[in-house]
Amino acid sequence: MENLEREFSTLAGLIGEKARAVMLWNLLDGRAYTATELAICADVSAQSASNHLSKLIQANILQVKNQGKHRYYSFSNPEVAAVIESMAGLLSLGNEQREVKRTLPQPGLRLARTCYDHLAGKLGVEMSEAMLQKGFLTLAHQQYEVTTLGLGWFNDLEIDVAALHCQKRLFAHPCLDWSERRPHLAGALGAAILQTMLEKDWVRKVKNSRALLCTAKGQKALKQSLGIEF
Amino acid sequence: MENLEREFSTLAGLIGEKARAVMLWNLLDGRAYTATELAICADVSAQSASNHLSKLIQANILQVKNQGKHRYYSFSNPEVAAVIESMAGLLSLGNEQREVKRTLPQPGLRLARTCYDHLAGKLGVEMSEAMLQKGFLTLAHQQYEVTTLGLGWFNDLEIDVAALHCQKRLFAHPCLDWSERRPHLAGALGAAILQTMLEKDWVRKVKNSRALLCTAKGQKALKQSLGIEF
DNA sequence: TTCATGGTTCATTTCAGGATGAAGTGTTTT
DNA sequence: AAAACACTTCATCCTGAAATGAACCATGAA
Repeated sequence: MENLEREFSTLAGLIGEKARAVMLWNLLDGRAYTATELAICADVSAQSASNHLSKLIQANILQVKNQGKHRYYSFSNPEVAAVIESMAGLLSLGNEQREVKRTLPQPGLRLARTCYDHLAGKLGVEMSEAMLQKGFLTLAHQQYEVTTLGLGWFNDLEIDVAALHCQKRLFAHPCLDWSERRPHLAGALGAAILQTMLEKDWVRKVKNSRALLCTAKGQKALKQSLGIEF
Repeated sequence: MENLEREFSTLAGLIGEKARAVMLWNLLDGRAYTATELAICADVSAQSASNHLSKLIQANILQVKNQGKHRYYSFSNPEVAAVIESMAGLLSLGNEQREVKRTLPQPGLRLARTCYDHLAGKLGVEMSEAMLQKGFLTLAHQQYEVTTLGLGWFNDLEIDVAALHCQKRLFAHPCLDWSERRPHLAGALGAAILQTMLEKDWVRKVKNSRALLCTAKGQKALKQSLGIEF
């Protein structure tokens, strides 16, 4: 038992160091970053960053991919992102009292953002709920499933549901949103939806942020296909 | 945005210090501990512990209750416990390769344990799944609901579902189990079930551990009421 | 080949944050 | 009242982990 306890505390320590925490936070947008990029956003020297990153790699929190002279770092799996994201939930909790008074920082983030590789925030939650309500998805045993009706809808979006099912990662599971406190669609299907929406220019990534903005085209499309006013 | 980032990194740092991480880990059993008890299990002096604890209080991670000359520390809310528990999920991930070889530490913990105030481990997961399958519960929108059929079942156990609904805390939501990687029942209802099972002597707490053992009486009752072999 | 760039490694130094000791507060016991 | 206990506070010390500087290794471009 002390074994688990020790492993836990070292893991927590690994995540808990300032520079490393900032790096992990920035990686939440699902992109892979080079070592220097992460060094810059954590405000440490390249050597320092390299040191931190190697520790995170060793703990299997991150993975690296070599590409020419660049090394791209990213989460080793979506579970890590989910944990980091869930920790953020404690933040807003602590501020609950003040929450009424001051407007929350980064309203953009609350409205729509990427959570690792899928959509989160108000938009993500509302889309997920609309898809359930319209009968495109069902939720059972902590897993979303696509209905026959839904298959047609996804087909219209040129999303190949069958192919997504074959991936080794989880197909479609709920992910708890820290800003909305409600679940939204994650997993392979969630990632595919975000990708499609970016390709169709329904949403655009905001420079250096996880925030997304919904284009006029996107608003129209969402209104039409899911009945969402955004 | 840097605001959130900074808040996150300080929070992560708060959780990530060795002594504090061990304290939080130990608090996972849902009990409230005195400062000295926590000092002992984290293997630090009383002053040190006091210092750590006050930081955790300030961050709203823990709460204290004065009781005579003792001060009892516990999580300020179930969400904190859920986050700590979810971090443990990354541990087993890292060990996945080795997992096949060595037998896992603490098989007891995997079989049945407390997760803050409810049941987790194989027993917790199997009970939750059986209750869904028997039609006592349904899962929708990341929330369990008790069916009419289920109302009778809970009534037989002398669990007052209506009263639980009135509590301010979440009624019944899924909590991801790090050892089983499947969801189990948490929230007010989950807490009530564990309490009842302890009172009826279906399960007993193991000394100084989050592990639970299932009594012969409990095995018989579970077999009868939910069809679970344990 | 040479140079520039992106990245890592290692040996050394520095310092933030935890540990410690002494003193102080409040509570219970006798 | 006094003593014992549970705990906190403060001022100081100390250490382990991060930062730094100097090489070093690849890759790619000139």
